[in-house]
Amino acid sequence: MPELPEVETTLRGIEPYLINQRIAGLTVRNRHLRWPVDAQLERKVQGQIVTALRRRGKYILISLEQGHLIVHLGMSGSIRVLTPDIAPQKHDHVDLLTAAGRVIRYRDPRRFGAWLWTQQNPEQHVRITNLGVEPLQSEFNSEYLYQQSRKRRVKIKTLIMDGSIVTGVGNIYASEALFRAGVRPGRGCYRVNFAACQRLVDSIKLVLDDAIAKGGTTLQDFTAIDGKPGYFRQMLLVYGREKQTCYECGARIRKVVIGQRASFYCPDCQQ
DNA sequence: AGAGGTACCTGGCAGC
DNA sequence: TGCTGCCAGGTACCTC
Repeated sequence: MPELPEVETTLRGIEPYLINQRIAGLTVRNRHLRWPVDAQLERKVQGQIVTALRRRGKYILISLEQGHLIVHLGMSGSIRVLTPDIAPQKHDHVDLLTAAGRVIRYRDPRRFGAWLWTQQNPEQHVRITNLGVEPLQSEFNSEYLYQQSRKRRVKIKTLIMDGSIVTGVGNIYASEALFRAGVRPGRGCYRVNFAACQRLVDSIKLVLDDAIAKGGTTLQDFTAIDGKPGYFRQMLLVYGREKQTCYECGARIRKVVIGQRASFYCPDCQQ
């Protein structure tokens, strides 16, 4: 479900309910997420004030007076803001209760997500240190992508989805950005020239910005913190459109598998 | 060191 | 209707 725009949408949604708020309590109903949830987490966050929230890649960093929560939504995670009278459902694994009487409720059916805890600077945490550059920052630019692409022998779609190169470009937006840049996903990254790297960088930023502005993409079960879906889905030009006609040229959209992930492209618009 | 495959887990859907 | 198999937005970790 969540790629960078969905994570950003979630972060912006929960921030007003958490920033400068005191944590009245934490409830963990299922500790078996991607990594076991710290057995002492409830005690560690209890009574603390949230001092900052930010995003790094697809991780949400929630800073408290002492220590930091590192939250990841995995493939199927979502967070909503509710009131305590609403009963948790089957896959609602974690609740953060604020002193103001809000429940920040984490749902994750597949449990690929994470709730990690660190006392150190979260930027130094092993899950964060190895992340590549932020795609929406100026450090991600055509020179950077071009240089990285010269060092590797993978397909270009695999390169832009490699979180140690650039973090946050997931499967949907990778296909979408490659279409807008006119680059085939299966092209060897070392064969993508500088001009195409430039277009690709621009397309990635454009697509992510646009998706954030529309509240993310909802395919099956992504909801914003109010439970409403995102509206980027109608903006998808190739993802999930196998055998349908290209909006640009009318050719049939093709599906190929790259790195075990479905990839969509227009054989005429993309070389 | 880099590339590619596997694993984690549940639910939805197509096909029979 | 019910079963089976496949697929899904991510990414860490294994082997070669």
